Amino acid sequence: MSRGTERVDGMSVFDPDCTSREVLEHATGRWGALTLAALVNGPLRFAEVGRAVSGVSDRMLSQTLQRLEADGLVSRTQQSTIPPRVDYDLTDLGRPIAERICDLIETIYEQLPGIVTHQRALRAAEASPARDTSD
Amino acid sequence: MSRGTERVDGMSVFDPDCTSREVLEHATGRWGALTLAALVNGPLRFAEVGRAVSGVSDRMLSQTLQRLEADGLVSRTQQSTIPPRVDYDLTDLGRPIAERICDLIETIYEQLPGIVTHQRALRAAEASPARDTSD
DNA sequence: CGGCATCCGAATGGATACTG
DNA sequence: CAGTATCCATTCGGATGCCG
Repeated sequence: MSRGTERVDGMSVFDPDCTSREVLEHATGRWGALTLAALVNGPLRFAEVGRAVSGVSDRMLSQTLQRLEADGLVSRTQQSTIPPRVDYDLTDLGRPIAERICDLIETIYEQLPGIVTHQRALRAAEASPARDTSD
Repeated sequence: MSRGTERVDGMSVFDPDCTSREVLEHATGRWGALTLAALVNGPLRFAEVGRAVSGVSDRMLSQTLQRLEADGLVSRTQQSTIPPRVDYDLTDLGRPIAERICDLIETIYEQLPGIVTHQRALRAAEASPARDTSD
């Protein structure tokens, strides 16, 4: 049991009923991770987050932000002006988590060349299964 | 532009067409993150991964492992004995990524008390909206 | 501008049964 | 044991339209 995610506190992300698993799913969901990553450089308005996380619809962005807000990872500040202005920011709870997401993304960047090479090798192997690629 | 996920290499996880985004989604998908985390302590057999990641069905586990394998993050070693034995392990590509996932999980553990407190405060505020909780 | 409600197709994902 | 195939319910998620 050298390294991993075991905890002596009686909580485990592997437990389907543990809050940590829920939070993990919100933070790593399809849009959750990108949303948190988009906020590390400072607060953004709704539309700005949407532009940063390209591909997300208003609906999904709204849901994602609401969940992150409910978990206390993101704060929502609304100015009831016209037009309205809403700023989203990381909370003290959310910032360290968002930073770990950025670390993960950085690591993926670092491994990306190897991953792409692997994917290409796989496709080549599928195209001509007679000859293997281990040479 | 103090800190974040910008890259000068012309790749961005925020680009829907970038491979890094695809890999991020596989690694942080519903079962992807837990599967990678389950493998950090060493190789596991199919059923062992399933037991570690409690709640996952055979079908989803199989799909998840196949995607991670296709990305080159996980290796699959099959002994064609009877009964068959298949071991899944992190590759050199996958290990650093899995470790960042574990870091993320650790960070969530650390913030969990605050998150739970926040969630409870929210529910209390909803239950009695007349009185606010800012005192 | 910053949402929420509705509709609807697509994808996810569980249960079960079956194979080597 | 380690899957795959089929079926089916649930959810995801985009498009559109409306509201403050």
